[in-house]
Amino acid sequence: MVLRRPGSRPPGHLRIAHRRGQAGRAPPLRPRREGREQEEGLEVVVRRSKSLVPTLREDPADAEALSHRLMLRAGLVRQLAAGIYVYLPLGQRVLDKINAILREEMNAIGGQEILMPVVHPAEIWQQSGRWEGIAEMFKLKDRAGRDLCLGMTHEEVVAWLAAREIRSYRDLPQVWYQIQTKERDEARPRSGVLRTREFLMKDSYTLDPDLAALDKSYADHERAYRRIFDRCGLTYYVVQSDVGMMGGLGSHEFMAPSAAGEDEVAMCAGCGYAANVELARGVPEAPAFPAWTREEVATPNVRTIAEVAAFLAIDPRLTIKSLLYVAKRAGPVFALVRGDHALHERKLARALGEEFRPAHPDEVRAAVGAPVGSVGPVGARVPILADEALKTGTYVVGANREGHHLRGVTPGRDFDCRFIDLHTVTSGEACVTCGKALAVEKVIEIGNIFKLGTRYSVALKAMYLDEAGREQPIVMGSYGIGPARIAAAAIEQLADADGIVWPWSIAPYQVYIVLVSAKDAAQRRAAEEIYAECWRQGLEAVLDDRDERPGVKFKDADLLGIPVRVTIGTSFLKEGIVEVRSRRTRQESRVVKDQVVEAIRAVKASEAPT
RNA sequence: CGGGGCGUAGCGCAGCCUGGUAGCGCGCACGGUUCGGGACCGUGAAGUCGGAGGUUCAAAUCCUCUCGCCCCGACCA
Repeated sequence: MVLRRPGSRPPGHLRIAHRRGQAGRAPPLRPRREGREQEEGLEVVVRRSKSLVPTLREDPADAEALSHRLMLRAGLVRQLAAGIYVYLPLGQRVLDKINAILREEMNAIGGQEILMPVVHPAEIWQQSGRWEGIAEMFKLKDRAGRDLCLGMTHEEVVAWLAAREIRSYRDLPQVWYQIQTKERDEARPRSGVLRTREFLMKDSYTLDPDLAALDKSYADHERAYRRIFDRCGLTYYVVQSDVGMMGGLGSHEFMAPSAAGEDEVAMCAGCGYAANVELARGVPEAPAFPAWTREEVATPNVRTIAEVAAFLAIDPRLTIKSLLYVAKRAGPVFALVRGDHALHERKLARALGEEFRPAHPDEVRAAVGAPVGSVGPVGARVPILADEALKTGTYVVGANREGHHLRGVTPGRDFDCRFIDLHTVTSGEACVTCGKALAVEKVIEIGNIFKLGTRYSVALKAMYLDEAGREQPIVMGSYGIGPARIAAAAIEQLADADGIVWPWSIAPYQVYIVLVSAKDAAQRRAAEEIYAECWRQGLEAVLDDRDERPGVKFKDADLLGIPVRVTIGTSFLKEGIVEVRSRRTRQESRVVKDQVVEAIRAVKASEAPT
């Protein structure tokens, strides 16, 4: 991987990138030759007339999400296949900016950058128990028939490395990180770079002697992540998240609110409670319960909750949805939620502690003797899990007899069940902690932090000797950030009707110089001077020197979202004035040429500090 | 994996129902007029109509299979 650190280089000092670690044949470092060759290199990179910045006038047909459309239109990326993208020069620069921030903040908490392979031997995944059962893993064989896979994450490699290199408590703690490509054969890539099969990830791993030390490493990461996302100009929440079927001791996700998000979080404005909906609990408002006595009612041709409620002329909240699932080991089990609620399958999975699937219609009939539309918990001879919201009240449930329902059923009295949280929280439910109304929002997961514990260290024998000379498993944590998701989330959150609005910190360049008439010698000279001066002053500038009409350049400048636009046109010819304009606020100042850098700095100062 | 949609020039699309010489806009090349918010006129280049098989005198169009892409859902250690 070529590590290019974006930074400010004056003209003539751009673009020397060295490949690391070329097996003893690294070219000798020598002073760079000044002059023509590098001037040309500079021109290729930052002049629109020579650059690969293929902007599109129209929205691409295949792009739905705002960030996807804009990343294509602004010439940041191109799609090679489903969920597989090429990053063009501008997109690559944005990633470089984000990665530079990631490195700074990871280094600040003691992180040591390493680079682990994309191709892994099967053995380490077999040892951790993850070789089988992950549908998203790309697997392959080498020419000798050995099993390999493409790394979807690197816990195994870290544990393998730790097993070899960490021996004593004196070697701990360690924080290792990399910025590396991950490969996951996603069931459904979508929304541009938000969910892809190949993507860059900053993943870090902490090695600690015990849980108390892990807590500190975890807190360090949370602090670093907050700084990273703050610097990238994002709005985000830190929420509790599900540790998943893999176990683990706790985890949080960093979530950027956006309509393009795939996840949902529940937030409480009152006490700050915030959790992924796969975990979030809420107290729904209870309906007024009629004084029913228990009786069977005929409900011919009535199957769904909506039909039941309509047929009996009652509030759907007075019904119970009875869902039969088949657990791998435990077999059939009923899950009950209130009629207006949705069951959250992750919650059920946690309660069951194993995999499950919805029962087939014939299995439903076999278990309770009635078709799907008429099933209910009363008299059913299968274990019953009921949502907590059903602890009180009397309801209408299926009678386990075709075309009939039971009215006046009280969970706990009329059937035995275990009450647990099963329903998907919705906006307006009361916070379990403080009682205020919860808000549910769509979010993009931009980072997560995860207390792993000793699962991988035990499996791969990553042990150390403690002060007493006893062998102990290393306690691990793992922490991820998706740079492309940061870029997409920034676009989603900040773009306006005219295009992208980059935060200063991750913009591919900071200054977009519009040379209104490329044929006018005086304008051109002035634009060139301003451009060179920007680079001398540490401002990364693009010069739009194309022979295009001004409108085309202005439209492109807006679309690309570079924070400051400098226009050299007729005002310069007439009055020696150039215009310096903020992309975000659209405020423009008219200054003489020598004050341009100062005016640009004023725009920067008005942006969010990074 | 279930459901829906779409593959025709670089991009966006029409043509398909009702088979008969492949079109429009943008972009691109050349010439001219323009030149502060995606100009105009003229000329021109560019398409295995996703692929394979079939029906037919004749297939972009009808049939079968197949590949790819998008959207919704499921899944996401």
